[in-house]
Amino acid sequence: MLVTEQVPTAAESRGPVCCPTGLTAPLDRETAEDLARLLKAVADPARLQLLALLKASAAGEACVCDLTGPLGLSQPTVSHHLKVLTEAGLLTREKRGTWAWFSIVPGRLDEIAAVLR
Amino acid sequence: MLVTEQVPTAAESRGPVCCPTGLTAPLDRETAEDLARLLKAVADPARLQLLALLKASAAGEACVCDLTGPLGLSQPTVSHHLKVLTEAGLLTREKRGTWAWFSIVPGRLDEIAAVLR
DNA sequence: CAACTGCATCGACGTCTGTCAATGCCTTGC
DNA sequence: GCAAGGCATTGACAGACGTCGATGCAGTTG
Repeated sequence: MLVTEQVPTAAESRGPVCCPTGLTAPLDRETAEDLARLLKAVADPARLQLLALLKASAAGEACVCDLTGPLGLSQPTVSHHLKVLTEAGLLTREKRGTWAWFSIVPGRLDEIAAVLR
Repeated sequence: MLVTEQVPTAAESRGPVCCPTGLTAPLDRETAEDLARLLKAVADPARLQLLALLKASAAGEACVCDLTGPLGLSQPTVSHHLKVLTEAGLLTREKRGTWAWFSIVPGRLDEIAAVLR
């Protein structure tokens, strides 16, 4: 367990002073931004639907033409979301012939979920 | 404007079949938006830092004046982020005298993390 | 009561983001 | 080769978001 500095409550501290402030952020801004970028990739309804569709598909993969319909979004928009998910390491793209097949990277979602612990 | 045009899947369309799957969205748009709203509350560097600070604090709670310093943000901005986290059910606010004390709602983060499974 | 302090709200501003139509690239089939 | 289809990229635009200064409000202190 991580023992940080004792933070005297305002009730304990003398006078009207609230913050004796030895309090230092255990999570620096840069790291926080990296984590936020990762979470932002998932924090979108369309992308959540895409992940659900891929997870529910029999082979664990699907091409763009199968995903535009259920989402009710245009093809460029779906392509955009798939790119975001891929760049976040959540999906892999494999081009077979004319079609681009996307599949979920196993364990990656759990990695992101683990951040929130 | 919402484009509701039906896009025939590769299975239905002419030519070589791409995906025989009768793939239907298991996650409707409305539910997806609810989940996204929840995740968006956490997908921000400042709010992640706030959660980290609160988790690291001895009593598991802190007042606003203890949080503005480490974050390097103005007081109204920190207040705004705390409001977002509170409305997402991640924090509770308790006013004691002049100060507003925020503390983490136990288990709530795990609930959100569980969504990604 | 008056002055002060901690916090929330408001209004404004620049930036990021989701979306679409149009276009271009690449592969397949004739 | 040429036409057609699948997908990515571009450009544009509206809305959402993060941030701050100014202001307002509720307790506390003198």
